[in-house]
Amino acid sequence: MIEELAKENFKKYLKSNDYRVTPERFEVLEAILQKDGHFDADELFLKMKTNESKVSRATVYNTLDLLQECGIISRYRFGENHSRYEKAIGRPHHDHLICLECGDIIEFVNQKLLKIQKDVCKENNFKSTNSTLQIFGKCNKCQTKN
Amino acid sequence: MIEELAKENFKKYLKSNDYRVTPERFEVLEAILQKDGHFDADELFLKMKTNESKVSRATVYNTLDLLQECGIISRYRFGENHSRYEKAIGRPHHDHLICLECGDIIEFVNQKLLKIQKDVCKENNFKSTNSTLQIFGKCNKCQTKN
DNA sequence: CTCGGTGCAAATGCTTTGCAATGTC
DNA sequence: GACATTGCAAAGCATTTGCACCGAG
Repeated sequence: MIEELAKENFKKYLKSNDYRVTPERFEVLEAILQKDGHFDADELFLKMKTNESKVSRATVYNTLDLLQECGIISRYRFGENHSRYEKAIGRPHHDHLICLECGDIIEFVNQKLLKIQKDVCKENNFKSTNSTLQIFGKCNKCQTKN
Repeated sequence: MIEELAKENFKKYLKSNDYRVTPERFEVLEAILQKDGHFDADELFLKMKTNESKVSRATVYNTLDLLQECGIISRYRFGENHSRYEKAIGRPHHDHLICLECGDIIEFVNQKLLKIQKDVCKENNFKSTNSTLQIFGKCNKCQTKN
């Protein structure tokens, strides 16, 4: 089960880096696991608050950093003034088409792309940890709307 | 000459969209044309201020938006809390390797990448206006530093 | 019992906005 | 002249920080 795996991984990550295993951190992770698709920090905080959680905004931000560092979530910047996050565990790498008109985000996977990225890194002697390709434009729906 | 081309393009863009052609907007463009590499809004504003310009921060931001809309500059979000810009006119499309350790940004061009992006857009019936691929990791220098 | 983590509120940093004055069309 | 654009300062928003208290190791 992915949820258990995520919690297990997070615990291991915390311990091996001498971070403390606190209930607040796992409350945040749990809330994320229940979410689908993209979300931002404040959205997550408000959702938790609605669910009676006492976890503060500061802790949500702190935990999002940790979860991103250990690869349980991905952080994106889609040309906005805030970060967006998404579960990364149990999902293959994918990239995004972003509609500038309606804000829709379409995900796609392309193996050739990953191969080329690997080549580019090798050519430049660069050790990649993660990557994001964002294509901005107009989605199918918005093109036919006029 | 690229500078003249940029100014000409900007003027055309403003007129065809019923924006006014103001000296402030061209002061900003001129300051950008003198810059090399990446820069951010405040850096540009301060540079202009040093050069006795009276142009305000608000106008700098406003103008950066317009210049990006008409393709004279590119805007990037390299996982930071602010935008970075770069001249786009007279330069081929390129992408970035970003070192998370020293902050260095390495540019690269790869034609195959662009071809695949085009294919992806076609498959999804998506009309692309621009794109950015960012690969995060550790640069050559930082790998050997230890 | 130590010191990292937490909540809270205040601070920060980038960007946008409100408004009166200015200058383009 | 009309009204978009400007400068300025204040506001806005996402995120971080300072500090006293709490609780994991």
